[in-house]
Amino acid sequence: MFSKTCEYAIRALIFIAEKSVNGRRVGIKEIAEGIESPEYFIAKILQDLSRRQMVKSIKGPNGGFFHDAETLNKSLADIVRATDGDKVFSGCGLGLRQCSETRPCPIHNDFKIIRKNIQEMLEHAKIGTFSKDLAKKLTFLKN
Amino acid sequence: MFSKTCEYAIRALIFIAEKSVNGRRVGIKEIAEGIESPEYFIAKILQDLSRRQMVKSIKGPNGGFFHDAETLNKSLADIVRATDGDKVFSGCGLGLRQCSETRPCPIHNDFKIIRKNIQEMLEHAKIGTFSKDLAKKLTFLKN
DNA sequence: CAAATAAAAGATATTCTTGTCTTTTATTAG
DNA sequence: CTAATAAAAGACAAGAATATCTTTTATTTG
Repeated sequence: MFSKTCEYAIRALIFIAEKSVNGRRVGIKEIAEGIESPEYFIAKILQDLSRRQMVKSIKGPNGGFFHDAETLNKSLADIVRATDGDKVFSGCGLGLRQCSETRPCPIHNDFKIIRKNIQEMLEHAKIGTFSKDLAKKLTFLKN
Repeated sequence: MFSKTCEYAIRALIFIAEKSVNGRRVGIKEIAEGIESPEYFIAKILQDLSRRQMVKSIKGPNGGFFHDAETLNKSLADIVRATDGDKVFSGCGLGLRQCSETRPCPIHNDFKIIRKNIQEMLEHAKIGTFSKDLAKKLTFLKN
């Protein structure tokens, strides 16, 4: 469904949301450990997400990644768009570039519904809303 | 959502279903042209699908690919499983190997529903059911 | 200011997917 | 039986995604 980059991105931003409370910043090592991802790889991903304003970062001692009110309110759909583009939301299930209402592939209508469900779910899910369950260990970000 | 291999596979098997009527066999070139796929690539894919009994094939003059009653009745879900395995139906949205009811990722429950919708849709869609709309040019397999 | 810290940036390596070409095998028609 | 046909099989190539390492820049603390 999503690329590895996107999976790590979502996990990392949710992790940061839980760990970065009252001004605390989270370092790459802690993030990589916390979501069980390759350290250098998630570093690259966060670099990019930071440029795209999906997360905040500060260099130097006591630096690291964190969220503010704005980034906390970003949705998983925003993360998916930032990493994988919008093909998940608008691409054809059979890979046709021109699939549309007027020139549909055989499963166009079924996929339209499914894609809509996926998008609604992801638009509705805000980064900041997962911290409680994580803290209570009702949900998990690594194996 | 699906790999290129899977997209081509679905398009090819649907194409063969439409073209291979009363005993006629469809050749690789015609298939590649008909679904706008790389010729050698779809050849490899069909080779594999043939081994897996998702389509029938015969070598030599007048040979080619075709369906019988059994393969016509295979579902798109069968094709997806044959090419991409079952990660589409059972994998974790965030890539966790161990995501489960007892150790769910943060979006486990939402994804369970979506995956179920996708699977039901694909299980219900049989290869043989798309020919009429294709013939009427109501649906398309290439750009 | 100097040293330490941590992310940013740039370069490189590895693996997997996708795509291509060549040789072999099975089948048919003459 | 021979030649032609078409898929099967095997080998190889290109590209994209994933992963790693090194150098640079910004920031903080002493």
